[in-house]
Amino acid sequence: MGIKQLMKMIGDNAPDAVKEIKIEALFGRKVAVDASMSIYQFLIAMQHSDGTVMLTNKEGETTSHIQGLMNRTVRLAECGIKPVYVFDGKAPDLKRATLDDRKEKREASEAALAAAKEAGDQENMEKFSKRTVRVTKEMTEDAKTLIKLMGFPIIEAPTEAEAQCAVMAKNGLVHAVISEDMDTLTFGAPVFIRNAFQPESRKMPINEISLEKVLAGLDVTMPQFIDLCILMGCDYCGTIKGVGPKTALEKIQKHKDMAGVIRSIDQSKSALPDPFNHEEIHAFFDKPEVLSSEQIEEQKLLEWAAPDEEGLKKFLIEKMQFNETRIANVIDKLKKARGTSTQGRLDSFFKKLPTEAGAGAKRPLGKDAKGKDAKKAKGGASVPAWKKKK
DNA sequence: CCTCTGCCTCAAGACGGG
DNA sequence: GCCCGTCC
DNA sequence: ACTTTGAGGCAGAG
Repeated sequence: MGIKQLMKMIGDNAPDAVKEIKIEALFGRKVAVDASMSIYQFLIAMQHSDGTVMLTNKEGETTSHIQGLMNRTVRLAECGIKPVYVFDGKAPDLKRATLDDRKEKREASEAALAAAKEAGDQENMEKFSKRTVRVTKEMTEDAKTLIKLMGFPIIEAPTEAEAQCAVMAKNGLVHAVISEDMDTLTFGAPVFIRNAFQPESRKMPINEISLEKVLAGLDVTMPQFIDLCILMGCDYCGTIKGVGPKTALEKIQKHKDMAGVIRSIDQSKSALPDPFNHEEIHAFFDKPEVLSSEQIEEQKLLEWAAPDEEGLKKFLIEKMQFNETRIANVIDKLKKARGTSTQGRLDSFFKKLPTEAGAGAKRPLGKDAKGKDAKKAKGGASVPAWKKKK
């Protein structure tokens, strides 16, 4: 997932692009949170050892993801952060091979589960039921309902959530993107935050990565950075045999773009991946299908509201059987947090600070990088061959 | 020098009481 | 801080 | 996905 080795590449070549921050540093900031993986992670994390989900309502429906998302969102709110949760839309065709591969594995597990049931094999039934965890449509809808009732906006991306998050940050709608996927940078997020949910107690620091400093440290333009990421290994195609991070960076710097890199390759020694729709992939990283700032504004998709107290109670207590006093606490925390964070960042009052992408500022940061747009290469049929050993 | 592979280790949600 | 039970 | 999985670190061969 994301771009292989990119974090190491940045650490080696652009160390000053990575800043260790405390979560408080985001006080008063609007932040796009990539929600694409989180429901799945909550479901996986909150299971019993036999593979059954831990938290359910009286209908026996899973509620683990709601518990997890609620706690996480309260924490953000208490830190004075104004999150907008961004959900995945339909997967881009380019990801077909990756998804086919995952689907194949899941279906194998489902078949094994069915076979175990048939044979009455209790042990294998448990074993394989654990491997068939799925995020249902209803789980995602419930998650969105929860966020909205808590008073936070959600956005449904047309395709990849990281892409939508990145463009929103680039256009100044939010200050930063919280995600674990490194391709958030490839999609152009100027400020990218990793490990945001690691508790203070854990070793792992929260990283704030500046795209501008990444480009400066690597000495590449944005279009070159995109090609570099493709060469290092992304979700949309394979890599060139014998070309790792070092060689990729050198070749991009020396030969300027993917076409130049390919000309420099002796294909009898280093076979290109098949398929290798690098122009189409470049175009997708450069201009992914997203909701535009205008659409977001027109449809009023970015509004932070007070929690819907009655709605939350109805949803969490009646439908999910959450503890009533806990919910009262949650509502209390949300109201308190709203009281302080809506005032915005103190430094925006006391210092003049240009606030590069502060609340409300609608200023594109996409400075440099006026490379020639890759043309669309339409038509390559996706083949799953390269996604073998993930 | 660099890449690739295999082998190893480690953590995985969030919270709070003891 | 860590450990470990609880959340539904 | 904790009776597992996947990511990251490290060492050694090519």
